[in-house]
Amino acid sequence: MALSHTILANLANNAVSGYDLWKEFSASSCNYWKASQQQIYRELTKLEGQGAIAATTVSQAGRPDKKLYQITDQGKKILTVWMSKFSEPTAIREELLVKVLAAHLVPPEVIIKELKRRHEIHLNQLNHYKQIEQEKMADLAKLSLEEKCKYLTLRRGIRLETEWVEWCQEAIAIFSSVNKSTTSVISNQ
Amino acid sequence: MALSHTILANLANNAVSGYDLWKEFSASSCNYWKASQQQIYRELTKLEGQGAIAATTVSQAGRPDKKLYQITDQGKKILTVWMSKFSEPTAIREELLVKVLAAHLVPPEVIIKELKRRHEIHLNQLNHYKQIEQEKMADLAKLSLEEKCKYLTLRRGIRLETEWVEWCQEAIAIFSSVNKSTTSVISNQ
DNA sequence: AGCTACATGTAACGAGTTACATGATTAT
DNA sequence: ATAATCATGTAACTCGTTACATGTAGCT
Repeated sequence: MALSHTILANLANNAVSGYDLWKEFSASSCNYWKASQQQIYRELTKLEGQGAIAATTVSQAGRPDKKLYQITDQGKKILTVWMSKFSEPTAIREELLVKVLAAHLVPPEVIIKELKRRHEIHLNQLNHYKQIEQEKMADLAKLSLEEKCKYLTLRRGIRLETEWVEWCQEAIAIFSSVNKSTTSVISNQ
Repeated sequence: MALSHTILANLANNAVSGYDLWKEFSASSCNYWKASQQQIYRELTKLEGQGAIAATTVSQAGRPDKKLYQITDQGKKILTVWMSKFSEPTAIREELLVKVLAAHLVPPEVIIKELKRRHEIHLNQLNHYKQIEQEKMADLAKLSLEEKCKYLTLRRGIRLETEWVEWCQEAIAIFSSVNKSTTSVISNQ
């Protein structure tokens, strides 16, 4: 449902190709939606069929042709109508939490190893976001409205990663203090 | 992929029915996985076919029969092997962030209304989690390992909802200070 | 010669959603 | 009466993932 709207939101200002969209959604600074290249092309075909977007094929020197998509008036209407409706919070489906929930079945080292790896991943992502914040969004008052919108999604990313980093530390501390003999199953590794 | 493991994790200690699992995954205190009743029944059938779980039909006075599922040795192995592998962070797909990203297209009231509603939702969820924490997990040192695992998933929920509440406030403040004339599209409502 | 980036697509499958279907008991 | 809870299921559909397919240009 919402991938189509995410694409429309990205087309609101610039005409872009499927490839451009894929780059945007794959960028490590994209913290609002994730989609694969295949999904994007499928969705673009669908949106074009619905008349929400229109394509122009552009020939390029020394590169394959590309289809530049533009949002239509109908597409803009679809987007703004959707924006005025309520969204429910995303359903949580987090493998790491399932593993922590069942961590009593394995020796603490198994889950600690995983938690340390995730701690590093989230710390790196956090530093990446903070760098973007400092480089491009240091002075909030000077940002245009569009840039303020982008800034807010970045702020959400920063908050999310901060929480992951702190939670991983909290979890590692708890599992580190567990007496190994209390785990109910011996490692199967 | 991971719904099956989430079910196995829940079966690790108790024999439960599909209905019980649905209640668990639908409970407002479940902050690790979400699944519909239909998905659960489908997954249980599959897991039984694979020999990871085994069913016993139980007759009940004045109620429909129910199938109690138990994890098998093979199921335990599937679960612990999965637990020793790495999990990537969940892909972010958050409608509210897409709306905020495109918020410059609509009058600020539209997005502020949505943000206020979400603020309330997350505040309620946060208070619910905090209540559980105080009632059941006040003394961390006294908890069993299993309870500590559950406690950690609750802590993640508390952190997540805290961030949402604070971020909503931050976003509302920014959109409230926006001069209405700077929005590029007039409301279509 | 081999790798990465650019650029678009088909096909099959797995995961998640929505609608429909059945039927008993308990509470209002 | 009628709604909620208990309890399990089928069918159709959409969304997301993985594998496969094709071809050019530029860099090392």
